[in-house]
Amino acid sequence: MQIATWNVNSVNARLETVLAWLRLAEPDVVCLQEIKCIDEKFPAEAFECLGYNVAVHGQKTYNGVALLSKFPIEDVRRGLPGDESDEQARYIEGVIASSRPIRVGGLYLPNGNPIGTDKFAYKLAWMERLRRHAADLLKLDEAFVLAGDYNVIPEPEDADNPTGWLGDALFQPESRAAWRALKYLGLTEAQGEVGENPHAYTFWDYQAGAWQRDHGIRIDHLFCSPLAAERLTACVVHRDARAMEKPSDHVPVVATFTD
DNA sequence: ATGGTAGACCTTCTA
Repeated sequence: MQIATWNVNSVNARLETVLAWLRLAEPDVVCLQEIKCIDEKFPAEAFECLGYNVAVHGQKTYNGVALLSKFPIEDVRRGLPGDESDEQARYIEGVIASSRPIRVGGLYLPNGNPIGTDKFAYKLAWMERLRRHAADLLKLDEAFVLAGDYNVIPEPEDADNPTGWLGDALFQPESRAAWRALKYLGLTEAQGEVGENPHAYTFWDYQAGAWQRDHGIRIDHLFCSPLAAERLTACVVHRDARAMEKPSDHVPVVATFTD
């Protein structure tokens, strides 16, 4: 069972790129972020043609997340619990009904820039809601994965030029502490646990030749519950996807679990 | 200190 996460930066602008990668990598489950469209404009048929079931939580212009799965998707939840007034589409969860079911939450954590604004406060509040939700899921004692664009650089080693990110919401002590608080619930980060370079970058800005200069950061992560971590056998960052035609600024990260 | 690029969409916002 291969579970991928990928911020595609508009699923419609990126459709041919995304389809080409899916044909190549053939993951069983994909968490997509920044689809940047409402549900009705999501190109579901194109993914169904590749054998995927689709669950979407879309939004006009910004954000938007989706789940693709070669197995049925059950018990779908749209939106992160904890704030009924939150209208941003950044979380979708479902149970993947394979031979050994696994719950998958796909998330697009708020960027939070610039710091000192309501956007940064929203980021931290969202992270606390995510921590609480993960704590609730742990009580169910089941295999689950929380995968997505966390918009957090956990450690200096996760950036080519960490000092350049000191004033950025992605590298603030508060952001990093909230990320660790999530981890310290007892979750295992897939990358680095099973062979992959633990600090391999997952994002390179479109600007200033960041990709050509390898000015990357590691901000896309998969957190595993204890029962999922027991089944984890591999985690691969698909760096090559950044060199594709019309690339996203993020690349897919794929974790493999025993069936 | 600034600008560089990309996407949605209508003019500026987000990243």
